[in-house]
Amino acid sequence: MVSINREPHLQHREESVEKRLKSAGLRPTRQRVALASLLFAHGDRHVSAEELHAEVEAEGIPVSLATVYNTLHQFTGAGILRVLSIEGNKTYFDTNISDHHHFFVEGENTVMDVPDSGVSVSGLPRPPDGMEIAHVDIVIRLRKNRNKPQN
Amino acid sequence: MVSINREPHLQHREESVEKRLKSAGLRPTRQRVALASLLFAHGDRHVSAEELHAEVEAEGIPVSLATVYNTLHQFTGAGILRVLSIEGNKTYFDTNISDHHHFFVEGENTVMDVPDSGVSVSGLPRPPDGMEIAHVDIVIRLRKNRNKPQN
DNA sequence: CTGTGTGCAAACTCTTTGCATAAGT
DNA sequence: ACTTATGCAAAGAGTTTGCACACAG
Repeated sequence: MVSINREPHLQHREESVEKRLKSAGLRPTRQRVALASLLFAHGDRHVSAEELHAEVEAEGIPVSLATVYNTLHQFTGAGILRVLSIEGNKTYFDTNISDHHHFFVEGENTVMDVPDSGVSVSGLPRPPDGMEIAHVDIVIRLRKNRNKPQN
Repeated sequence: MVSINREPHLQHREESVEKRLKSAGLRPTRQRVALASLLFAHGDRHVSAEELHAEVEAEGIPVSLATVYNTLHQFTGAGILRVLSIEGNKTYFDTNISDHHHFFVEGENTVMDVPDSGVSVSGLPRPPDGMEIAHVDIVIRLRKNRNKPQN
């Protein structure tokens, strides 16, 4: 592959990304490396397929939208990405796999991570027979204060 | 309006439904009454627009799908219905407005109410400035037990 | 009557799919 | 070389919208 990277530090990043993809059983193609770099370089992110597609194109790496969708689902299947449980007809992916929770701003329909989770849930019911709990998602829905200052 | 109801108890149900709609500021049209009856008669429900449309048609009341969508959103705006916070490209509505939580079965993509909530959350973070917590949604994601019997 | 609600069909957004071509090992 | 991934364009779901007609008050 021809060297497309302009910035040396990208080299390192992409090398480790390649390893990560390989250990997930995914061939480190140019597209997948580019997408994974964007996803995992800047810390935790919430992205839609369209947003990620725009970003990767902006870097000058042509990737079709269909490939972005495919790739995001492959990453999800490989366990290095997660689908956000929020309403709306758009699918958002979360690069943070660990247990953590989200703010959802009503109206704006934006998602933010809950800073750190001292958050804990108690009194969880037993799951129905034959089922086990895979994960507990907590979404804290926020609305703009109605002219009441925070005390 | 011609009497469409075959069963007397439906009469009562629909009368109270009419009041409910009026107090929500919605004119109790035939379609809205039919939809509200289906939604609120059988206890708590999780429905998509398509499902509700199928049900109302099955009762012999012709309602267009567009009207079902409009009506569901009107009900939501009026506060007698809620949108479920779950992933997926389909919108589900919940007739249970009060605080309660959900099981989500992975793979099947079905939603169930958590029986009763002894569930409580602690350690909630302060919302960002200018924001207040509107609601906390908890989704307990379930997966089928991998051949391990429940102990 | 007057204004609001409804139906229909078309438009729109997001997402998936099929198949020929390209790239990775 | 052989296999898997990608791109494209088309199809598919779910949802919204515009406008003429119908209905409730």
